Amino acid sequence: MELHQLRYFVAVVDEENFTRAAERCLVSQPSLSQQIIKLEKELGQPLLERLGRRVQLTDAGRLLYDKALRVLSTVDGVQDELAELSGEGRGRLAVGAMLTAAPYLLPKLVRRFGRRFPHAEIILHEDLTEQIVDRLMQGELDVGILALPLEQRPLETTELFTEELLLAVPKGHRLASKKRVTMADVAREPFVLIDPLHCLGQQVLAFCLERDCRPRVVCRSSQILTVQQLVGSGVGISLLPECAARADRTRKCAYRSLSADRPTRTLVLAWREGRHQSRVVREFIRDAEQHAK
Amino acid sequence: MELHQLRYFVAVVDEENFTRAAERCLVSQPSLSQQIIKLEKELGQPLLERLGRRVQLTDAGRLLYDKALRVLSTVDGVQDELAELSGEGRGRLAVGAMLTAAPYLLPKLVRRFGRRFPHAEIILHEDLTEQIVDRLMQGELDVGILALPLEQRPLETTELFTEELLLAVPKGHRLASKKRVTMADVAREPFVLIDPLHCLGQQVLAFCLERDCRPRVVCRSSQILTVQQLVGSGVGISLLPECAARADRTRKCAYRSLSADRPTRTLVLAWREGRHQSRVVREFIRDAEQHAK
DNA sequence: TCGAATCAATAGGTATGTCCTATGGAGCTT
DNA sequence: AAGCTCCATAGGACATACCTATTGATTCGA
Repeated sequence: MELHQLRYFVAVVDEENFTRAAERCLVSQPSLSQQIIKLEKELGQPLLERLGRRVQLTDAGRLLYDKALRVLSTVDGVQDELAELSGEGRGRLAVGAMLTAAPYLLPKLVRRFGRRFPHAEIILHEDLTEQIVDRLMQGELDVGILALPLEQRPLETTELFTEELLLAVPKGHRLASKKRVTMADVAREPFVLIDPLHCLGQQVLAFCLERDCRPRVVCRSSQILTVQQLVGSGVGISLLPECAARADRTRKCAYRSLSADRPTRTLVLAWREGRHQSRVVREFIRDAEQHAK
Repeated sequence: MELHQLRYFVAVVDEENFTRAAERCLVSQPSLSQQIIKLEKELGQPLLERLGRRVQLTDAGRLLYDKALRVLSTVDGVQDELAELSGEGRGRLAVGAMLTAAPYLLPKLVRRFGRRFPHAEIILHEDLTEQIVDRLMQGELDVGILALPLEQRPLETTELFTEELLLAVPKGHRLASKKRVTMADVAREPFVLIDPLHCLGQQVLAFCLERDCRPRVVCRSSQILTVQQLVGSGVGISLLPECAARADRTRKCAYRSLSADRPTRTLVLAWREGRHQSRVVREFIRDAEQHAK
């Protein structure tokens, strides 16, 4: 019997539903199912009756539920008290992330963090780079997830990782299998551009122009997901970051590296210079440095 | 924060000593140290002052200790109640093992089992095969760890694994590096025999005689460890099971397979035919089947 | 009554984390 | 000063909790 199993169990009872319970616990539904099953096996009897649409406690389940509540509240209580005692409070963390990075980094980081500090309050803010920077300066946000280069502001940064920008083409497109693909090839194709409101859009444009390649922009979109759909349906090709390629579930796009002189973007954590950081913030930064990629 | 961490912590406080606490928890001292350190890190402050010879609680530690006791007793309590409810009692398990297998299998199995069922009572009995069988028949033991073949008695068995009997020679001995080693080679060397009181000794003798090889027995011993020491100091060579070879810490023996027709022994779990098995016994058997090797 | 939708369980693979052994280094004891 | 005792660190093995993808069962709506 483990504490996380008790948490899962209580969540299922409260939500009367495995799927919602899993969301509440920040794990996948199968993971939660597995742990409940394991708990039942260990205790030698079912805790829940699965009645199709809803879920009901068995006698054993009722017994466990009461104790589990008590155990969890004791554990949570002592964590709060200890946090109090060390003078750190329970912890609040406000993270900002630019829109073209947020969906690919935040889920994992927040999940990890939520598990380590179940009582910390996490506030997420997705926005354009400049707004994030503004809020960092105003102290509304503790840290931001941004891309280099950053405008000149008193920010401290730590690098997360550098990723390549890959050429996204429709599956089966001739560029998908061509041996060498250069910016000259790119210039000949219709191009779907991330809106240069986003720093990613600016970076892509800058990269092209530096190489005297003026892409034939047939369409611009402000969301990566939309770009992927457009590329997938043959509207044009585009340049997208690796993390977006990994997360692509459309199955209609192929991704490949350019043959030389590959474009990249570097993601960093940034915070206002000299800002005091509570323990949870420091821990979040440390954790992100190690596990962002 | 995890339950096992709380158990370790409480054990350290009770024993005032990491090493003893580790023994009580059936884990190694470094494992326990690690978990305590991890717990302190997560809570953001030390729980114990290490004062060389003894260990003292910090304020935070005192706070946690009280709560931990409460949490653990609640958890243990509910496990007992649930066991009660399913009508299985808390569980008692009496395991017998023949002397030439016990030290190599029991520690791991008992450790695993002790973790899964911290409240089950485990009784160990090491003895010669026949005594184990007698006690199984009399119902004093729930299961026995024995080797095939078994005398004709109403026993049910399940196979654990088959292991080779390896030739044990002093390090640097010419047989250690000879390409092919046969029973003819063995017959030429002085031989240290496990006392045929043990079924292992009988098996070794039988194996030799079946191949018309009469070993020159210079010495017989009733303990594998002693045999290893004797072989290591050059008294003679011997045939020993793989598990004993793996556990050999003398560093003075070399082990190798015979070139053909290799001798083996097969270890099994055995219990009296038709004997009712409580849940802990069934679980022990299942666990042993999977993790004995 | 059939098709769609919802939901839990299963399968397969990855990675995190706990455990082990071996070793180091600090503080007592003799 | 040498030897003990004891906790921490290092490195590698194994177990297990996690994920995605998929199946199978049930319920709901048409």
